Amino acid sequence: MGELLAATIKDVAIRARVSTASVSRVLNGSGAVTEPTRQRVLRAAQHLRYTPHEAARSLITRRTHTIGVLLPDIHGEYFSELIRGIDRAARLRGLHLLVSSSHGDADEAALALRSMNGRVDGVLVMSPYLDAHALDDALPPTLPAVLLNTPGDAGRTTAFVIDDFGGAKAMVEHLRAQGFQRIAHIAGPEGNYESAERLRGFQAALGRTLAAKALVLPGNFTEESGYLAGQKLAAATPRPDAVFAANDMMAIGCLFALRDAGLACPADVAIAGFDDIPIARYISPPLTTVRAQTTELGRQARDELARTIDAPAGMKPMRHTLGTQLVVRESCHRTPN
Amino acid sequence: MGELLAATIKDVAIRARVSTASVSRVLNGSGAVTEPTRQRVLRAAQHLRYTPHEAARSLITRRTHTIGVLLPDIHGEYFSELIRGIDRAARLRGLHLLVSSSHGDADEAALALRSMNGRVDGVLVMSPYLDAHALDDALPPTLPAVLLNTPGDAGRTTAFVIDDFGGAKAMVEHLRAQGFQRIAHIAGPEGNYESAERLRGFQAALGRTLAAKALVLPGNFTEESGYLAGQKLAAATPRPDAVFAANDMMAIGCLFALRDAGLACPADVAIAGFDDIPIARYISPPLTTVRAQTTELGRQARDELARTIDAPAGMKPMRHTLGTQLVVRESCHRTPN
DNA sequence: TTCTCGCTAGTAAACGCTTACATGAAACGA
DNA sequence: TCGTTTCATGTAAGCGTTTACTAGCGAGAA
Repeated sequence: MGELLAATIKDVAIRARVSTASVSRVLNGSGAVTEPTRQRVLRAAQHLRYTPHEAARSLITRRTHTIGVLLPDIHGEYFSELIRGIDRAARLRGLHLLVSSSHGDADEAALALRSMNGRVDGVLVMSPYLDAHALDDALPPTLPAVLLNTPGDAGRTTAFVIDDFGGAKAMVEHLRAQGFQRIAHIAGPEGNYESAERLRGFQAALGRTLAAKALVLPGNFTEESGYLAGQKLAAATPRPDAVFAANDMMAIGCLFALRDAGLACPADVAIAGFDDIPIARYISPPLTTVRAQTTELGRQARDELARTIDAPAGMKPMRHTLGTQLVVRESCHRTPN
Repeated sequence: MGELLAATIKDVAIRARVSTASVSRVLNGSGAVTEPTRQRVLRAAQHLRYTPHEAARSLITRRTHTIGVLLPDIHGEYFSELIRGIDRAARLRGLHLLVSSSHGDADEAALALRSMNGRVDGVLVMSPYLDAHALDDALPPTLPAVLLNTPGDAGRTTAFVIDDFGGAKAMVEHLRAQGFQRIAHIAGPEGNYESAERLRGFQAALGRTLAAKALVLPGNFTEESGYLAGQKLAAATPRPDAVFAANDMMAIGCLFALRDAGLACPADVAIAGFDDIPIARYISPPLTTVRAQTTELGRQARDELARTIDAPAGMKPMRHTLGTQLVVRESCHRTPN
């Protein structure tokens, strides 16, 4: 015992009285070996509890069987959904995931990206704060990449984005069709691509004149910011009859603020969110929201990345947009009055 | 352009007219270099958009700055909570996470573990289906590891576990103290360590005679299984006046089943869960549950792993148990009748 | 018997990097 | 002037694999 270092292929070779080449051949099933040799190698490997050193192996095979995933702050369920989508597809092909999250600024993201070089076959980058060109600069030149929900047109790389604009627009149009007159918006953080698109959708649905006088409150995607906004809305005059929050957590925060202010939802104020996180179904009243097919987004992006990795150079960068779906629940039911 | 291969340290050396050693010294800030050399190297590296190949580097430095995380197939939020705890601590030290999830059986887990060898500095293993000894067999001998919520005593490796038994017992004792008489249990999946411990806690709180006649329904930690159990409970005679589910999702499923059967919670039947997932707070009525400090568990395990990695050999394996906390919300309020 | 063919197994180079050690030039003291 | 020290730089080994190439050997054909 007391082995300080892990066994290497060399140790196995010595113990089995063969060359390292033969050990490699046996273990990888490549090349021909006679049965007795095979047995000796297998026994030796087992006895030494030999496990190949993957870094060394990938150095020469140029395959890591790993994909990197660069995420903004892993907050809430949204990301576990996404990761799950990616992971499920990945494990089907025996791939690993190297995850790096919470990148506040471009430099951090670039650093993380560089440190993935040589450890992954490709990367999936979700960066609602960086545009495609900034990313192109940060990306190691030969590393295959696919972008998720990234602003701007595709630079060097293919991107998959959720149709935030369309989803928001559809939601607000639905609210108007229901007869709501004064619709307010709780926006997401500044400089965030998704926030901006959702706000744009909100405004587009209202039309120029209405949008100009519509109430838009600041927020940052957290429940707290939604609560704050809700307090302001409760006090506003004239009070809005509906609120469209840029994400579900803010919608929920707003809901609580209104309730605490003695207002009923949807009777006094209707509320709608965006994302369709699991909680949306369970809260009372169940939340009307826009379903972004997050899992599907992860899956498609991963598949595309796999293709990019396999195809040496071909593939022109494309920008794919995934549609959204209106999920109408009680929080927006029109009550007869 | 048209560079098919990424630039290597050699390319940089040639372009800067120095040796690879000097390039390495400049880029790592190790060893002394004269300013002109430094500048030449930096310029060359930038021009070639050189990014070091991390696999090659870690092959010789024997550090990957990455920890592996092996997870079972986790549903819902529990997963993201845990990852968040690990990730937050990891990022602080500039570490990456190599994640591998969804392992149904021991062989799959062992395979995943082996393929992490040489790519991580240590692993965090969460495997409620495997005991510590089975894991010892699967683990590459020299790979530092820390176990999470694993059954059995510590083998070669340190383990962190949630006090499932204590938490369940405390919850059921609380229910009895509230005056509930007929308490039923919805159990987790067979062969799962946490399920078993929670059931054991339930029985311990009831005492031998009561436990013998208590209603225990099967479940598998999903909302659906909770719903099914809830339907059975609604039809049972005599109907229980309280239900303790082995996790929150089943508690929620049960809640819906009871509601659909026309029963009110907590007036007709009180309900309690385990885990304190975010939804528990938001559901109506808010769910009484046991808070397992999942994030804290992840954090502590990661810190311990860091220590194990740094300390070459010392450290005797220990088993740490993290306490739980009763979270009493409306779903268990005793109603005057 | 000898030549050739077909296999198995070994040798050694290569992957991209770090680093111990060697080298040689400049600087300094005597 | 010549040793001696100092310091920047280069040389080359080595990390643990895979794999092209080579060598050797036994069998079958002539």
